Amino acid sequence: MASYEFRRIEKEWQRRWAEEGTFRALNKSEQPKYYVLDMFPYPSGAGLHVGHPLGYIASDIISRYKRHQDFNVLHPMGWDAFGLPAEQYAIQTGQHPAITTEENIRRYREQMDNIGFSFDWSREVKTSDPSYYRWTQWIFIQLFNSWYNINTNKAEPIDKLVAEFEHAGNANVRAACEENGIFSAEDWKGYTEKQQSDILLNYRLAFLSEAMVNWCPALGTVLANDEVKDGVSERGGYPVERKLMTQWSLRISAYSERLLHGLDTIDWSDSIKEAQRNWIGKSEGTSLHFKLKDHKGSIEVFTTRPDTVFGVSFLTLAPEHELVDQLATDEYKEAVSAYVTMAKNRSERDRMADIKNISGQFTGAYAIHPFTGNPIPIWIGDYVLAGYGTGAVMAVPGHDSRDYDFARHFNLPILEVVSGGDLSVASYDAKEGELVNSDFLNGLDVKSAISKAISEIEKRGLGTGKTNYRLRNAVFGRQRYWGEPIPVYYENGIPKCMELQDLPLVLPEVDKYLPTETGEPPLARAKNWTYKGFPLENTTMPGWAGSSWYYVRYMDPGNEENIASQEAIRYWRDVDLYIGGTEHATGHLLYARFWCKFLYDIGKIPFDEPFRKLVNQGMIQGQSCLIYRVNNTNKFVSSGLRNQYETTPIHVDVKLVSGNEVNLEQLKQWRPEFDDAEYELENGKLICGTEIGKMSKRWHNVVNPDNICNDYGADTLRLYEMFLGPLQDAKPWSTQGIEGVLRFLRKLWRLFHNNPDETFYLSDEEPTKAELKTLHKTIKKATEDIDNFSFNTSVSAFMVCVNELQDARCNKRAILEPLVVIISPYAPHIAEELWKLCGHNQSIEREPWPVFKAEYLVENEFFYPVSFNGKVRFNKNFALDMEPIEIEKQVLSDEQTQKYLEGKTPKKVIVVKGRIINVVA
RNA sequence: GCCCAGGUGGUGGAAUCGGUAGACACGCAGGACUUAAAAUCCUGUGGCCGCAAGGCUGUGCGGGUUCAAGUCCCGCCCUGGGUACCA
Repeated sequence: MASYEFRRIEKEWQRRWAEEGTFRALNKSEQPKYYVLDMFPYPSGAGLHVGHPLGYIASDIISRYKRHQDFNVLHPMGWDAFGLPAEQYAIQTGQHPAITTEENIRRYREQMDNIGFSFDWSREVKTSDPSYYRWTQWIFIQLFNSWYNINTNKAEPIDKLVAEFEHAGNANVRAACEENGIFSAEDWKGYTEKQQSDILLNYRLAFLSEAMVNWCPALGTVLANDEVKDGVSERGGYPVERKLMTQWSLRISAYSERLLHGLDTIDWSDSIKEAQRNWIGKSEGTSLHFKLKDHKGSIEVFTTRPDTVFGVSFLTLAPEHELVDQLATDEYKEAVSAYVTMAKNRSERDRMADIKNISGQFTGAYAIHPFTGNPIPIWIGDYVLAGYGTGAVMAVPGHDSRDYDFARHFNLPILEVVSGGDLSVASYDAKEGELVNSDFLNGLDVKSAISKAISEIEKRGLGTGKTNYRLRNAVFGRQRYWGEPIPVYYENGIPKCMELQDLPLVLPEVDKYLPTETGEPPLARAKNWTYKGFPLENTTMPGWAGSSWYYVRYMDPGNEENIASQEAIRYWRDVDLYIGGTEHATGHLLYARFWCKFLYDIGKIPFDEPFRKLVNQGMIQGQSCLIYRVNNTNKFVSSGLRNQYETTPIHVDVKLVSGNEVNLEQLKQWRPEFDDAEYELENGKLICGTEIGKMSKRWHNVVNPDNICNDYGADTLRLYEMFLGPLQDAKPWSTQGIEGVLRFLRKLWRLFHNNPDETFYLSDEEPTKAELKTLHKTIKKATEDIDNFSFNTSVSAFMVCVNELQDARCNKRAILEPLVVIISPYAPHIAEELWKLCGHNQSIEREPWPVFKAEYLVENEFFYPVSFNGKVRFNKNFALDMEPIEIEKQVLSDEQTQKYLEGKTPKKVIVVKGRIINVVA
């Protein structure tokens, strides 16, 4: 048996691993734990493409490496199984989304098994399984039954709050909540049950409220902010509108500060942390009240630049601001109401597209400047957002570019209060310069002016220092079928949670997966959708509910009493390494952190950050193939000829292309429109153009890993994906180069089969110094590289090693056995097979990682490059322990030195031990 | 606009602390073995000049620091990703 039969070997070992449960992790162990997690996939109908395994291969290498280092490794996989595509498919075909999802999962599993991952499949979870979502519903009920106490800075039971209300009203309560009036204990006791329920909803962490939401008519549902990109839905790209609706939401804003601070304690990339910081959007400033002229009351604004208060030349209110109606004078009433109507009817996308067009309307009313007493005109403008701060701004056109544009457009005064800019050209927004035209602030720099202004504002009772966050509460209800039912029923209109022992609330059967005639969500179609005789909630949870806590469930997936047992949670704790894409930066990764902190608050888990280290793998892009159709004809021309015509590029399936030549016969069979078309070729070939982009069905550029496994083997696929480049970088898929990796594995195989008849043979001879050096420098490099996630360079280190051993004709056990161990995390199948051939009965999986010994790398000589003014001219051997002064002497007396000195006298000689010699002349 | 990455041969990419730029691999060219193919092996391969020895040049562009710069500093340009009237 000579050749490297990867198909046989890989199938055989995949079967053995499954049979022997090689990768099963125990919840009790004397070994230290290591938890390696992949972002679990949504099993889509398209199956895995070669981009998906990239992160899984990296996490698998780490898992296997840690097992070699005697860690008890938890490396699970599961399915984010609720989601829109399966439901859209159900709407079209009537097939239950559970069936579609099941089929897709089976396909994904098969594809993953082909690659030889070391997942512990006994811990598989599926978010759409009632035994799983029972606990998602359980967490929702805990959120409903909790409020956020700012005094203790954590979530607490709502019962405690009710007790406080009964005892002393809400005067002493500091909570993350909606605006509430002050009420006494007597007031509280006098409220009806409905009134009490409404007030408590303002405090609960899962709450029902009427709010502006992102409504997507095409999907028939609301969306969270992170599910809307550029004014259209992230899934499907459908337009999104603003709409006032009663909705379930989660009070993530209560955790803004902790979510922000937690970032400093975790090992994530700067770009993801930065994205989360921006999304949370903390800004510190002050509130300031402007009294109204000829009116009672005042307008409160929020500003981060109280130093510029003397530069205020008008106020701007959001069109939705509550005072807009009252303020408009008779003269302006009509114009104001027309403007407000116009602003409200604009969709999110129109508004964004229209960003450069400045619009606004004067109300006719004036406020009074709190320091100068001057009248300040009050305007409405849609550049002011109702949802942020107070929905009103003090406009300082001199030092805020948006106010500047608005002032320019409506010809309002622009005052300079910070020197340093040229206000005839642009506003001067920088926070440096000296205050001018500003009464008691004159002469101060911006920083001191800010503190002076705040203390003055507070002293005069005009406002207080204040912190705002951009982070909005997360809309939690979806008007869709394929999601977790929200375990809430309505007793006489009052929302109540189901009893915990009655969970799970299982998704009911419906006749169609569409809204009802009256516009109710699909669940309203279910028969007897009631609890204790009362109607149940009709919306379901969003896609991110199940994924916000799945890492906990893996620790103890079968538990029926709890989200996971305390023993399991205390042993496994947080995730040591989390690998996944950057697309979840402000969605999943923020929600999971939020739920983690909440579970921590209620004492369910002993850590408050879920993912200690996060590594983002780059996207593997697809290479699309384009052919060119001459406009208004059925004629296609080869890429090189396309400039002679007006053409339109058409995407064709990458399977029809080899190199850059399109297989015409296959093309004609692929789609009927190509069969009877005319072709103009180059040298008898139809050459296609290429384009790099996302791998997707739509562009016909999807490459299935199954084909690669079949043609080259799983080990080759694994090594090749790692060899492509740094894990974090985006890179287009191309099979150019995959041959080199297969060649490398064959060479490795041949080292063990070096008998004349090419059978297995290893020698027990003592290795030479050179062989030991080769081995140990590879151990060193491979270990350092794995620790740095530099997988591409360790693959090349293996190649160098095998090349050197081949040149040395090395077939010694003492060298080759440790080599197999360090290669095994990357290419586990061939490693297991060689290990077995070496005479071992146990899987290589638990074999200790070889220990690097520096003594084998010690050299006593170094072949120094000798440079003159930085240019290397020749090399010369010197002992490493030779004194620099002696090296200098020998270099200067070398005959070649005279040649390169070109008659100049050397000024000095720099000798860097073991590196370089530089002669300065 | 703002924030974050990044820019190195024909291609993917290497290069600890500033110390021989281009490791490893692909591709290409030439050769060996073979009836042939596959497989395998050997040699060469940044550019320019040269038969060669050798020389010059070279890490997006322009400056600077240094004995020495892909690496550090200043100013630009370009590409990818995120985000956007957040006061």
